[in-house]
Order: sequence, then C-alpha cells, then structure tokens
Amino acid sequence: MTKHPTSDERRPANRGPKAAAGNRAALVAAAREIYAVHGLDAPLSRIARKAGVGQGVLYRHFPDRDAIASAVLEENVRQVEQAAADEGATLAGVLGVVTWHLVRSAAFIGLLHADGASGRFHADGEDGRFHTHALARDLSERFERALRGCLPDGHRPGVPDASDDLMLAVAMVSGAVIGPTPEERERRALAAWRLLGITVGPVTAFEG
Amino acid sequence: MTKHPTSDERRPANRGPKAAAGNRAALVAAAREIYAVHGLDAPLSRIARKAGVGQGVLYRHFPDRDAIASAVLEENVRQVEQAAADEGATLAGVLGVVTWHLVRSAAFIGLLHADGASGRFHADGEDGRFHTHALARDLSERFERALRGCLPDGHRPGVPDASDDLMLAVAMVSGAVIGPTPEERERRALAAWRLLGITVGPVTAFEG
Amino acid sequence: MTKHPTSDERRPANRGPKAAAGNRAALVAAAREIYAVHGLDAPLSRIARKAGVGQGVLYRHFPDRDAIASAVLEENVRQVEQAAADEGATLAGVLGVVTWHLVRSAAFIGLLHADGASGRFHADGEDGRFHTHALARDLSERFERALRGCLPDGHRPGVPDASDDLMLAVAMVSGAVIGPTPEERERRALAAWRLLGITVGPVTAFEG
Amino acid sequence: MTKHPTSDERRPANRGPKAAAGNRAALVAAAREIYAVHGLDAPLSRIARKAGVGQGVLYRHFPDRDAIASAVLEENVRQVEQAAADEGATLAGVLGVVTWHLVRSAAFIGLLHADGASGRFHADGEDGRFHTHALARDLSERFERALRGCLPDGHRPGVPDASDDLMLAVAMVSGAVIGPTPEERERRALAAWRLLGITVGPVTAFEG
DNA sequence: AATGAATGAGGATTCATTCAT
DNA sequence: GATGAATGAATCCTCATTCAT
Repeated sequence: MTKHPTSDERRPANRGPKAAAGNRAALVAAAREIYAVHGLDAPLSRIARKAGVGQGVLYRHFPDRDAIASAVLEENVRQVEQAAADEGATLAGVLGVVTWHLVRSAAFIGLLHADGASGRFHADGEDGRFHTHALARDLSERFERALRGCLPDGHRPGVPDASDDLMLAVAMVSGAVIGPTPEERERRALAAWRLLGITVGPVTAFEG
Repeated sequence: MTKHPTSDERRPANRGPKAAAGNRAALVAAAREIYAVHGLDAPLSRIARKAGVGQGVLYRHFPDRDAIASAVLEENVRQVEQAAADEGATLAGVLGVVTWHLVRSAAFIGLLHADGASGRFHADGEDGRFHTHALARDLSERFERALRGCLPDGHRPGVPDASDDLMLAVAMVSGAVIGPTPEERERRALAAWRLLGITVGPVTAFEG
Repeated sequence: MTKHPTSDERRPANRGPKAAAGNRAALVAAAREIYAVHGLDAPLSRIARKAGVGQGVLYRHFPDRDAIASAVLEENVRQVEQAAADEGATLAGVLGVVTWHLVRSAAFIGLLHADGASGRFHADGEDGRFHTHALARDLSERFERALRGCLPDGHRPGVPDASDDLMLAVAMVSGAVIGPTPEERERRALAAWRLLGITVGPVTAFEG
Repeated sequence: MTKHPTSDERRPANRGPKAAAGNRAALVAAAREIYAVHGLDAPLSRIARKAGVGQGVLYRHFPDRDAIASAVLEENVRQVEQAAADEGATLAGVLGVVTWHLVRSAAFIGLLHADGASGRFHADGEDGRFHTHALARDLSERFERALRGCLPDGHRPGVPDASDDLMLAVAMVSGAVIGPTPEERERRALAAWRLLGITVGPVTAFEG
C-alpha cells in the first residue's frame, strides 16, 4: 500500500560509539552541501537524511539550528586561520583561501553578516531588536583576527591599510558572489577583488 | 456544506472598497519595513497585520509571495529610474538614490541577486537547479538600464567604465550594507563606495 | 505591476432593477454548470463570476449556500412536475425526464440523498447528528409526489408497485450515473433502468 | 532562523515509535468513521484528533488526502478479496460482505465512482477535465476482479451474467445506501438488492 | 549511542459572508 | 440594486524539536 513508516521496517543497525565522530563529520559535510544548494533555511531533516543518520543524531551533535551552521562555518574559519598561520603566508594567498570559501559556502557568507543579524537584515524579537549568537560572533572575531594577522606592518599602496577596511572589502566581495554555478561565482569574486585593486592568490581550499 | 464563520461576532469594520488603493499602498509600505527588519522570508501574516488589514486583502492584491516583494521592488526601481531620467542627473546623484534604497530595502538587495538566484544560493528543484522569476529579471534589467544611462560617454578616471563593472560595484556595496540600524548601514555603504573610489551624492530617496 | 484590484477600475454600470430577474436566472444557470463540472462544493465566487455578477448579488438572491443549490434543484423538480402533470404523461416518459436531470445535474442527485444528509453521509454537528434543510426536504417531497402521481392505479408486472420502491429505484439509478461525459453517464443510467426491468422513455429535458 | 515551539510547555507524551503501527491503524479506523459521518471531504485534522494523534502523524503515514482515503479503501477491498478467495465462497456471500462495506464506509462508495471521477461529478482542472488517481483505479480493478471471480461459470437466471452488469448493480446499490444510521442504510441496501432480484448473504464484515 | 516516530506551533491559502459605496 | 473589497476563521501542510525504544 503506502510504502510508509509502518515501523516493521528494518532498523539500520546501531553502528556503535565508534561512528559518532564519523557521523559528526558526515553531518557537517552534508550541511555544507545542502546549504550551498538550498540555502541556509533548508530543513534540518534534509541534512540528516543526506548525512545518512537519524534526526536525533543531528541534535546530539548540534543542539540547535545555529550550531550546525556554525560547525560548517568553523571549518571555513579554521582553514583561513591555518592559511594565515602558515609559514610563508601572504595576504594575497590568504584572500585566495577566503575567496574559495566565499564561493563554496553559503554559511561563510552568512557569517560576514552575523554581527548585523543572522540573515541580512534579519531580526528575531517581535520588537525588531537584533541579537547575534555568541558562537557566530566568536567565529567572526576569529576570522577577523586571522586576516588582520596577515596585514603588512606598514602601509602599502593598493592595500587597505586598516583591518576595518579589509573586513569591509571581504563583505563587499561577498556581495558580488552571486550566480548559479561556482565557476560563475568565482569569476565574479575575482572581478570584485580587481575592482578593489586588491591582489588575490589562487582560489583554493587550504590543505596544510 | 462548509460551515464558515457566519459569526454574529463583532466584525472590525469593513472600510469599504474605497480603502482598496490605500490598502495596497499600506501593504507595500508595511512589506518594505517588515522586509527591512525581518528579511524577505518574513511571514506574510506579519505584513498584513502591520498594514492593518486582513490576510485576505494581501492575497487579493498580491497573489503570491513574489508579487508583494516585486511591488516593493518596483517602487525602488522606479525611483532609481526617475532619478536617472531627471534633468541634471549625474551618476553620483543616482548612486546616492541607489544607496538610499540599498540601506532601506532588503527587497532591493534581493533584486541584485535575482539574476543569480532567488536568495543568495537558494535553489528550488530537488535537483538544485536555479530559476529566476521573470518579474525579478525584468526589474533587474530596468535597474541596469537606468544606471547604464548615467554613465559618461567617455571614460573618466575613478569611474568604472563598463556597465558590468558598475553593476558589480552596486552588488559589492550591497554586500557591505550590514548592520542593525539604517545609520550604521549607511555608514558602511558610504565606506564601501569610498573603497571603490566612486563618488556618491547625498543618500536620499528620490522625490521628483 | 500587478494587474489587480486597484479599484480605479471601471465599475460595470449598475444595470438597474430590471436586471434583477435576469441576474437570478443567470446565477441559477451558472450554478448548474459549475456544479456539473466542479461538484457541489465549488466556491460560490466561481458561480457569481460565471454569472457575470458580483458576489453580493448572489447573496441578495440566495441567503446561503443551500439556497442556490436548491434553486437549481427547484428547476429540476419543476420540470419533472410539469412532465408528470402533462396530458398524456406516462411513467416511462417521466422517468426519461428524471433520467435527463440525473445525467445533467449534480444537484439533482444530491437531492435524492437529502433526506439522509446533504452529502452522502454528510453531517454537520460536532455530535454527528444529521439534519436536513427544510427546503431540500420540501423539494424531495414534491419530487416524490410527482413521481407517485404517475404510478398506475393497479399493479402492473415489471413495475415497482409501491412509490417507495420507485424512489428507491431512482436512487439506485443515480448511483449508476458515473462517468466523465454526459453520454457515458446516460449510457449507464439506461443500463441501470434495464437491469431494474423498468422501461424508460426518451431521455430529454421537459419542454412543455 | 525559524523560531519554533521550543516550548518548555508540557508535551502530551510521545508514545514512542512502537506506537507507529497502532497509530496508523487508529488513523485508518478514525478515517473510516469520520468519512462515514462527515463525508470524504472531512477535515484531516478531525481524523487526526479522533485517532488521538497529532496532525504530523497523519501526514507521516499518508502524504496526501488521497492516501488516507485509499488506505481505508484498501481495507475494504482486501476484505472483499478475502471473502471471494475463501473456500466455499458464493456470490451471495461475497455480496453480503460488499454490502457491509457499502453501508459502513463512505470511502468504499467513493471508490465505485473512482473510474468516472474523484467525486461524483467532481473535476479538477479549470478546463473541467477529469482525472482518476492511479491508486483508486488500481483498487477499483482489484475489487472488480474479486467480484468477477465469484460469478458462476454459466448463466443462471436472476443473476447478472456479465461482470459489467454486476459492477453496475453494486454501483446502483451504493446509490440506495442513504440514511442517517447504519441500520437504515442497510435496510435500504437490502431492498435495493431485492429490487434487482439478486440474492445476498448475511451482511457482515469478513473475518477470515 | 542511534533511530525515526510523534508532537504541535506556525505559516500559507482559501472562501463564506458582510458591507461601504 | 449592484459591486467587489474586506474580513478572518478554518484548513492544509511543514518542520523544529523531543523522546520512547
């Protein structure tokens, strides 16, 4: 009849505690993809399904909706931090990594707007007052710190000379990152950096 | 058959058909504000409530979610068109109007992303394919045409010399427009234009 | 923009009191067609639109949902009454008219079920108790009386000998009247009469 | 993002996954009763309430309106199939079971009309074209097959000798099944069979 | 530790009915 | 008398979150 939850269905064996870490990773990966395709408002159930786990597992690892988004984000930020911490790190090189994440991850763009609100102008209270989740703010700060660390000590021509401007520039590029395909989005991102007169290294994920 | 209200209950006054035009305007105004505060995904019921009308009125005037957003948008675009068509219109002046709308209207920012996807990375089909609503595309083109018309015939230093770059610049500024208050958002918008080396006139709505 | 009720639309001139009767007739005709195509639950607004009048007119003529259905019905019943009252009326002839209405009018079939409930098993109160609208019951009785009047005084072989059985037979035929097209429905109605061993005259509306 | 219940409010007990099968059965049972009393158009919420489950459960088990109706139906048809498959099955005996379902289940009556249209004259498209759901058609065929299997090999007097006529007869009886109480409906069903000259066994649900 | 069923609030949408004009 | 806009209750449906197993 209806091929629905009659519950005499087979239960996909409890793969035991060992799977926990793997599940977490699978969830984050699934979330990244789902976010990229369906936006940050995609149903959590879809993420769990794509990760191949039950809804409960998602909640075990991530207490609320923001937690999972933050986890995706955390990966993004961590890679930027690592790129920045790397031996011969240059601003251009790090911005290449930043650009990669802007192009690939909707969550990352969301972060840049996190000190304003979750969504672009998004607010929560009935009164319209804004609030930011501590975690997002924390990540935002880590990101800023990483980027700031790459700024040359003195001022150089053609490079924003204050970290404020640098953060602003990143937000601006994020605004340019529109388009159906990653290729198109990358093309626009690079055009945006060019318009700002800022040199960017190869657009790539950071692999230590 | 269907048993509906029939209510002998008190009805909150039917202001009559004369209110129609007024209601429509109220809805658009309410939508503009709600969008600004709560984002484009705000519940329609909230818009109706703010406009002081019943849910049904909203649906009568705007058959679907996009229709109301487009109406807000249309006002935005129209003002830009008018500013551009104005006698002594300058690029800087028009960009001031554009900036005003970027700062005030979430819908307007959404438009800039409309030729890429409805939301930022938002997709609709299960397959992740993107689609754009014809209306949004139309408005997007009107906006671009208006802006293009303001470009100087020759190239001037410090001004993007292709309309593609100009549109890109607007998208970039839109990325910078973050923040809890209009003031903060305007501050950031102006900083963004400055970073691009583009001069902007007074940030103001266009009143013929 | 939206080509919707901005209310500066032209108002279709008030055609004056003379139109009242015409409007009523138009409504009944529209209802008959709408019912046939969309069932008895079709929105009233659709009926009004098809009749080319405002919603208010519908309510002026018919205070509630049942009133309009009953009006359609009344026409059906009246034709049967007239056919039965006709000079050389025979049972077979009248049943031909009855069949015509069964085939053409969803409302008429509904009537046959009216002493049970509006819909088939339909009930209204939360308690599941049934009630029938007085008007429908009245029509039902008129219909029965008309039919009874055609019964031969004595019993004839092959003809139901009680009016109860005759009414039952009509209900049974109504159950057979299924199908996408009037033709198909008529075919089935005739087959049903045949199965009952009851002779039916030509299937036709009654025109005096 | 979306601010959902989160409710610290008391939750009316989650009876756990074990309840799934029971819930499904409860829903089908509730639907059967609700349909019988309020017709096939009864609000789904009422079914869920009667079954003592949340709205969501209904949607989990039955993705759409037709699914639940079909489930009720499936039970009806299955019982008829079983009665027909039974050792000493006779046509009269099976028709007794059929009659039981006609008397008890509005959904079952609906089925008989399914190869014509969903509702009686009900249509879906604006164009008035009819369509039947595959599932309903499937069930309709199973029912017909089961009944056909009970027909005697040769022709016997007083029994329809073609399966077409038999199906027509069932539809006709369904038309007779009107009335506020099951008792009244059963009385009329039996009278209908009598009028057709068809012998029917005891009216009863089939219990293996 | 995992599973996925259950819950129910919330948002979307429709339509009977009223009523200002 | 007619018009059709306005109202809002009711229904549909989705999905965040909890929790029995």
